[in-house]
Amino acid sequence: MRHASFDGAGGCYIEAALEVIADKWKGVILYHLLDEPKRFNELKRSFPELSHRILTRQLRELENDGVISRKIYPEIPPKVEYSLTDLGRLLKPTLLSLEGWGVKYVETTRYLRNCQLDKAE
Amino acid sequence: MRHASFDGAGGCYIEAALEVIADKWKGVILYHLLDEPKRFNELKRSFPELSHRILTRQLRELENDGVISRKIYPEIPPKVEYSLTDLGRLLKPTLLSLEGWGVKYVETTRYLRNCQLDKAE
DNA sequence: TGAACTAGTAACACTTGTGTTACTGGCGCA
DNA sequence: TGCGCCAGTAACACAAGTGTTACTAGTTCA
Repeated sequence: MRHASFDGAGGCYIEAALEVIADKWKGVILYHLLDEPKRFNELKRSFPELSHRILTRQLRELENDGVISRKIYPEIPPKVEYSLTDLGRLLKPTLLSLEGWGVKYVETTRYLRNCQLDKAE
Repeated sequence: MRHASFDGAGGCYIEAALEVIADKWKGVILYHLLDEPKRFNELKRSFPELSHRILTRQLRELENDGVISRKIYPEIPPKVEYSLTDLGRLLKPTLLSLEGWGVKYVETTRYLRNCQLDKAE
C-alpha cells in the first residue's frame, strides 16, 4: 500500500505524511514523545491497551521512517530510549493542529448526537 | 476499532482526528474539496486508481463524520455535489500543515535514500 | 529457588480496510 | 436497438493492520 514515489500532485504529500503518522497508535506515540524522550516500558505504561509486540512494531516503523531515534544504553537491565529526530520535531505544529481539530470534532459530534437524542425522544 | 468516547487524555483527540481523515484516500479527497465543491465523477477522474465503490464509501464515511455534505440536484442525469461542512473547513490549516511536513519528509527520505546508494556503491 | 524487571522476537489468528465485479434505472445519442 | 452517461448498491475476494501467546537472556529481589 505504500507509495514508491510522490510527485506532489493532488495532495500526494498529504498521503505521504499520513502514511507515516496515521497508524492506529503512531499519532499518540509521537504525541507522548513531543516534549521528552521516553523509555520503552514508560511508553507501554502510557497505553495499557497496547500490547508489547505492537508497540515494538510501531516504534520500529517510526524509526525506519526517520521520525524517531532509538538509543540503546549498554546497561543491565537494558535501557532503550526513544526520542524525536529533527524531522520528528517538525511534526509538532502538525500534531497540535490535529489535536485542536480533534477537540472541535468531538465537541461537534457530541452536539450532533445530543440533537439526535432530542429528536428521538 | 473506533473509540466510543474520548476523554482527551494522552493525545486522544489526535486519535479522534486521525480516525476521521486518515483512511487511505480521505486525506486526498478532503484536499481536493478544500477550495471548491466537486461532483462525484469529477472526484473520480482525479483519482484514476480509486474505484467507484471505494470513493462512494469514503465519501459516505466522511459525510457521516460531518466533515463533508452531499447535495443532490434532482436532475436527469443525476448531479451530486460534495463540499466541506463548517467542521470540514476547519481542517484546512491542519491539512496544509500535513502537506508541508509531507514535503519535508519526502525530501529527507529521498536524501537518506541517496546516502544509502552512495554507501552501497 | 522462583518471580519480576528490562527490551525484545517468532508464529499465528483475527479484524478491518481495500478492491473487483456485476448489477440498478432513466436519459441522450448513433 | 444498443451503447454510454450519471451516481450509485450488493456480494464477494484479498491484502494489510492489529492483537495474542509463547518464547529469549541477564539481573535483582524475596
